[in-house]
Amino acid sequence: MHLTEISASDFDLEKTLDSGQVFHWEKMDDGFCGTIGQRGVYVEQRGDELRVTRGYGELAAHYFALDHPLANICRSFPRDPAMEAARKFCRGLRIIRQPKWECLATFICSSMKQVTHIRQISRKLRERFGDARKIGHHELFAFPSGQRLAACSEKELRQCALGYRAKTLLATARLITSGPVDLERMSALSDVDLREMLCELPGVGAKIANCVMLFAYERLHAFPIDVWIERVLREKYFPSARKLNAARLRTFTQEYFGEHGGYAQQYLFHYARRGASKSNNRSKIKNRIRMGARR
DNA sequence: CTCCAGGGATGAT
DNA sequence: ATCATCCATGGA
Repeated sequence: MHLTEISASDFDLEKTLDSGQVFHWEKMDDGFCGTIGQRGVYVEQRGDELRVTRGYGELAAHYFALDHPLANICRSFPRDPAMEAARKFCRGLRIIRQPKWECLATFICSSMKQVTHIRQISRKLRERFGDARKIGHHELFAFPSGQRLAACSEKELRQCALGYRAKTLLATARLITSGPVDLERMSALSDVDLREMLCELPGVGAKIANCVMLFAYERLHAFPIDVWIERVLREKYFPSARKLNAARLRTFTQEYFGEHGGYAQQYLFHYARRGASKSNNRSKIKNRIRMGARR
């Protein structure tokens, strides 16, 4: 396979692909294969260099946001123990520039799902409705267009293990392909208007809207709050708060984590999932419950 | 504000 | 082989 080398300092490919932003990259040889838009791409990291499928250097550099000023972004994080630990652990993790429809559709599928399951849904949608691409002898599939999914029946989508998400994914696919909503044009909207419009789409609430803003619209201030992040916030930032509703958390995160709050969120998220020791929250919580139950 | 359906993989027993 | 657990949205 012929590869192009591009310079990629301050970048960690594996962490970036494993941090819950994208769900379709697979390990292959010494790197990963996946799609960037409609292109099938192989990429591997060698220190400060990336080797990517010949001809796709610029495509990859843009996708992996190698131009984000990561040192400056990390400097803008607040100085507190949790953030420092996450920053150290996630060195080189970048927020990818994803295609808008692919990102929106994938995150609609993600609701109430764990990462491994989201990966399977993404794979099934691609295999059944996406266009095939070859990397060497390995076949993979691009994410299907909105038009393609809009033409599906709800039943067909359900067969991709989508459950009740089939209905909202289908409804949103039809909205974005039949006129009323133009994902590309929405780039021009302010954060507030963009979030509001995304939340109008079936299957999109505050959390998924923020994910799409962060991963597909480059709104680096957007701060998605899922259960992992909420756990971190409660434990590290509000250890003894009694009433802590969504509005209070939202206000806090928007102000405290600064102009690149989305990056801070991604670092805290990845550190919580991958960095904390293996005997982490789950067993601790279970022990606590067990101890409590004895009294 | 609270409660709860929803689907399928995964981990515990 | 069962049983509990993980999870965001939307509607009651």
